[in-house]
Amino acid sequence: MDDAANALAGTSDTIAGRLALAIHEHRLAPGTKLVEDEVGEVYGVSRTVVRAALQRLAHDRLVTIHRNRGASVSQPSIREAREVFEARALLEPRTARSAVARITAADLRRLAAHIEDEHAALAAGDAGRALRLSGLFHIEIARIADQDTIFGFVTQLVARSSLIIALYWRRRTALCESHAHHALMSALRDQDGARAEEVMKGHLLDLLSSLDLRPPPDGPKTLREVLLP
Amino acid sequence: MDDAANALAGTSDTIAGRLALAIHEHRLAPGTKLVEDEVGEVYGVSRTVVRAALQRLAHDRLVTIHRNRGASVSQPSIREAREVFEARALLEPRTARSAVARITAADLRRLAAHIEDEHAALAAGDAGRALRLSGLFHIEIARIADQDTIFGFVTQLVARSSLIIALYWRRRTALCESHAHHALMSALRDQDGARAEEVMKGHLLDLLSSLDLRPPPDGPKTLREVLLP
DNA sequence: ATGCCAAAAATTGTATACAATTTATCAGGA
DNA sequence: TCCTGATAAATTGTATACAATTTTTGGCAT
Repeated sequence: MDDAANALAGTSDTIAGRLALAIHEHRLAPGTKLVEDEVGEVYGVSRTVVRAALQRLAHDRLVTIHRNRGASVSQPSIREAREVFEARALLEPRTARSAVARITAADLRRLAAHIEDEHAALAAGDAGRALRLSGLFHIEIARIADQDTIFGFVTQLVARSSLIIALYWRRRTALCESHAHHALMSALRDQDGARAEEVMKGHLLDLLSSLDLRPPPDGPKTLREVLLP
Repeated sequence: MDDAANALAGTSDTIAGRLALAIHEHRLAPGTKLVEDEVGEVYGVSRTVVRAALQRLAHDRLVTIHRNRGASVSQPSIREAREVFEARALLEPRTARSAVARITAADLRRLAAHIEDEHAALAAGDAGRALRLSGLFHIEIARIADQDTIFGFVTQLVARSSLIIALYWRRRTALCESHAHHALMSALRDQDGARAEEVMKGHLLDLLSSLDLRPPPDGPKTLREVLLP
């Protein structure tokens, strides 16, 4: 596993990881300004280390930095939203198929536990945690496929998807995706690569089509925001 | 176009970009230690900005940072080399097909000029420049496809490929790839998406198979290098 | 010579200081 | 009231200082 991806997945052992976790769980909303001094005070570190964390997150597109203007949680455009899911649809189905060839009993147990946790979080009404776990499920499959490079891409795309969902997921389609994850599990358990690939592709298309990509996301934008970037 | 990718492509308007350019052109060999003070003195800036540049390049895998040990130009493993080209084979053929749908006359002119430059560099014996131009050709096609997300991935992969070639390209297969680039051009000009996709896939497989991935890359490694990471 | 340990040098990690730039505030005039 | 512009406050960009860590050096015993 990949240190670059760890922070994206939201490990809480680094500033970037903690910020990523907060973004994943939708505690930090898209657009939120991230002032270096404030973040530094919260975590008890100097601007130096906060800056490094923000630049890292910016490189992964979770945060947007404008020169001399500071950082804020990214607000993916409609176009970007579409692209991210298109890229996922290109990478993840094939990755799921690759995972079949390498998956172990331990992996299957971990995935099952994962789905359990997801259910538990949903039952407890903790949508933020459920969403993050749902993303981790995809990341876990990419990890099993054992291709670091593509694993890194998928991790980044899943992280960005969390932001996209925060912005564009209006109609709360019930049952979310637990069904798809179950179907994926079963294909993996049966070592059925073709089915895993197909299920994953369908799942991602479902996700994309459950987004409300038409209207401008939200709120009254500043004129500056509209004209400058 | 993408600011993240610009530095990888080697624009010389930033420290990261200059370092990336040097890596692309094989002036900085894999394994070269990059001491913050030295780099800073060369470019006339303080460690602060050098650090940021190194972290940026590390995130793109052109540079490897070990905590408290500093940064050096990455030495992709054999496995990583294979993965990078596999990822490219997954992304770029489809990208070439997408490019067909959007390509303009101006794009075709630019690509043609690009191939010209490549030839000129080769004729002048400037292999470093030729190599970089060859990479830029692929990046240009991804740019034409007009999918920022995938464009970013391809840019990163091409940059890493440059390192891989530096390490593993022993047998100097003549004519390199100019032929493939010509074939690609002609498919694009004819608006033949299927052919573009096929040519690209073949081209990448050729590249991979022209690498000498068997033996340990080079030189007497320190015991520490072998055991610690 | 060779191996080992302590001291010195070099290098990175983090905090702070100051300069440059942007953003907010507010007085004055149309 | 609403604009305008100057001034002050806030914030980022960069350099420097110091602490923590690693690497090198040089004796000293084997």
